[in-house]
Amino acid sequence: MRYADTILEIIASSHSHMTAEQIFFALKQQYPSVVLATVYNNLNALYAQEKIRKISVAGYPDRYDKNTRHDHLVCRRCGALLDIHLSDLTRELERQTGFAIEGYDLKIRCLCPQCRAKEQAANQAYESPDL
Amino acid sequence: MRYADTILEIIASSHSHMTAEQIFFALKQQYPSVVLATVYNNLNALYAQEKIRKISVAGYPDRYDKNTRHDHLVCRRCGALLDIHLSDLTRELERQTGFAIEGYDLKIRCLCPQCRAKEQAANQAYESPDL
DNA sequence: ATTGGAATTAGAATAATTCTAAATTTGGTG
DNA sequence: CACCAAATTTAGAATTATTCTAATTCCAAT
Repeated sequence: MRYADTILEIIASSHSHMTAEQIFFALKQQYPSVVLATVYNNLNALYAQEKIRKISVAGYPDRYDKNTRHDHLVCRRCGALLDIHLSDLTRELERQTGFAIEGYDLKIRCLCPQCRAKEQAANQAYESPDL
Repeated sequence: MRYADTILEIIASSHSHMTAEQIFFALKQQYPSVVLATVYNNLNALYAQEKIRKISVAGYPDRYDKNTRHDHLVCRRCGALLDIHLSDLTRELERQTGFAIEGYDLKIRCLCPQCRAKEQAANQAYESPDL
């Protein structure tokens, strides 16, 4: 996996949550001949090694993130992901479920600040339309 | 949405977590002329009305579930979903994040009993292979 | 240099889902 | 009841994301 380290760096240094395609374009800056399938190969391998996380939200392509313990806010409206750091639930979940837990994935549905502003504007318009 | 109620019943009475295609085949029993796109239309509408939940796990098609408060165990190996009922985290998440939370989605990664048995068998075989 | 295995490439294939336009159904109104 | 408008369904094409396959290239060890 010649590109694995570069891909890891791209993901680690990104403040957004990149799709395979975005990672592909970033990698292309350095290696113009690289191909999308290679990115998928590498991402799948890195994911299998638990070096990265994969975030699936219905309606959006999978996004990739560093594998540090944190959780995500997902904007209901635009799909944006925001990292948040909550207390670790593993112990409590093991206690409540009785299962050996390998990890968990907590996505909190809310509105990101931008979309909240837009929805409020839309509601205002509805309540007092400019006719 | 002529089929919405029937689809709701199919989902409500299912003990598995059905894909759009499985729901489509179940609906076809009663309405043989129905078409997959209609199922998607209805599922999307029901989801928008928050009458059902949609569960996305990377590598598997979306699955649908009743919209009662519960969480899921996801088998790392076969993708099976199991319902579990944990204490509600909403208040605590709002406290920790300061966001107005509309809901959350907690998926716990583990091995389902069947896959745990298979992995143990595989490990046994590896440690003491029958040569 | 030669070989073998792994990774990459190119591009076809697949799977899931959405889109579009036409046809049908439904509900309300004269 | 007959008609119209709006909403829904249908059929099938289109799109998107991802995986697969086979050929090629790369690299390390002989």
